[in-house]
Amino acid sequence: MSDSQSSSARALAPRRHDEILRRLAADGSVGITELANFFDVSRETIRRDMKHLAERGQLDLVHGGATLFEATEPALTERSQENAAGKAAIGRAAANLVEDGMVVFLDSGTTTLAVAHALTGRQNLTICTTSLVIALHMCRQPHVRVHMLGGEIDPSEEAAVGIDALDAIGRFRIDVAFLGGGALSPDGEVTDFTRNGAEQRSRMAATAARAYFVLDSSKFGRLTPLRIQRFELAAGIIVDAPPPAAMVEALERKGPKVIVGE
Amino acid sequence: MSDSQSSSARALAPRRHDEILRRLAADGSVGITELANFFDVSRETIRRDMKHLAERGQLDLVHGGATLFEATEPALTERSQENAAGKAAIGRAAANLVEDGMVVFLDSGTTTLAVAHALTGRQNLTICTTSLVIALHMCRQPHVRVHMLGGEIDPSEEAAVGIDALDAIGRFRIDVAFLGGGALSPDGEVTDFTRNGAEQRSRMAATAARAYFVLDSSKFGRLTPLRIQRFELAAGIIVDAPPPAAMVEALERKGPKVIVGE
DNA sequence: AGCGGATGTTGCAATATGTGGCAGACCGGC
DNA sequence: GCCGGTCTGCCACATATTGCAACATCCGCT
Repeated sequence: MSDSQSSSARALAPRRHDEILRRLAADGSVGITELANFFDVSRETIRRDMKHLAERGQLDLVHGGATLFEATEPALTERSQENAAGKAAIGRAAANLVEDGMVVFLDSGTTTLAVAHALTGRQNLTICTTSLVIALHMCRQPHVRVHMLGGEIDPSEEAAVGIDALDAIGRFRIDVAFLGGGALSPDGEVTDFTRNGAEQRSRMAATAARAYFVLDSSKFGRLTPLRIQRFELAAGIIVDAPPPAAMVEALERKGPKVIVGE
Repeated sequence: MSDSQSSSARALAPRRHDEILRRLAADGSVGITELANFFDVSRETIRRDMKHLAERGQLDLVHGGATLFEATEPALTERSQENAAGKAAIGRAAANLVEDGMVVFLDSGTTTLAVAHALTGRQNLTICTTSLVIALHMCRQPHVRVHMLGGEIDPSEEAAVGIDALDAIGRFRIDVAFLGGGALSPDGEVTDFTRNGAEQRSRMAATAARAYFVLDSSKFGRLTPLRIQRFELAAGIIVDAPPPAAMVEALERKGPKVIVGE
């Protein structure tokens, strides 16, 4: 009945802790029964292990197991709940486009946060971001380097905007960028709420080797005031459900492909 | 020396030490009972072996055996609990030095985080910081502008370090800066753990109109490797308990005043 | 809303491990 | 041979960890 360890030797507590954290990083969550079976110990023991780790702030206890600790708080948390399943699907699709060793830019926003979560456990990435929450989350991952683009913080986005951030973007060589957006307009353009945001995304679309807009389906057909210049340089947009056919056609005629996650 | 006694020649201590370290390197952990059986010696003997190795810093003792050094350093959330009362006192004293409308720099660290908390509710501040957590907290306050200094994120500090951050410091006109530090040395100098940290703090001490080091009492008399150059340009140090008289004298002779919060 | 199964909690007992003292074995030096 | 030092094992006792069982909750399903 020995698992991977030698016969008659039990796993030491720190070994279990490591394994718990390792699985957490890999999968985002772990189950108690699953671990109890793996280590051949009782569920209480695993529960006690998790309690210790939770007290040290290394994970979040939930019914049946544990999940990664969420550093996020009110404002953003609420928004990130909306269409959480869709955003997770987008995140997975986006993560598939990322290979180990890449330099990845993550824009601010709840959808890009979902991408960050989907990248949990990946090795050797370099992450550039303007989002405080994303920087915080990713810097807690092992083997991930994080560059925070500085600048004035927009409280509603909890991310750096403004001239300093624009400036800093130019200094990086980005393999792949995931950008948010305010809306996908009926005529197949990605648009934004703010001047700064539009400018920032425009630059990223032009600078990165490949850029993708991540847009959940609630943004289809909405109207926001600012066009994102040169958005058509993006390699594609990643969505959680197919947009209306007319929109897809209008968009793909300009260049970007539509990728539907699931 | 090696007179072989019985047919079952026992392993000598150095031989055991080697095997312990070898297994550690291979598996990440070893159990005491397991080794006692393997060498056919008592568990006490193995324990004594491990104790020696632990004193030499070659392994970490844990219940039931030993592991490689714990990868999990105390999380920030845990560190911020240590001496929480003292840090809160420092925070209040620091907040008293801040007037509405000022431009305030907040360094990374748990003590400066306490300062940030003490500034909650203040109006019209402009906050500059390298710390992700402080930026996140302050940008949620109304009537506070936040500038995040960008750069590579040091995961253990969850704050920006490195050339970009150093660079950005120069662009701001700071009214008052609150800086962390690794220790207050016996001869009244503020010292630091890392080269980058020391450099960053040195620059801030020289740049800000007024700079204060915030140091809780656990840091008195400790020794860390790096002097913070020009730390004596700081206006003072803020502590939660009076340091030894000799330290105070040595420090104030160089310039900075000692402020004790309560 | 109710029900069954899975999960969480708590107190307790069994077992494993940690610690310190002590005695004997062994080694080297005189 | 005697002596001091070190290593080792054994013992007794303190502490930590673990599993179990009884009961409280929660979850998913009808």
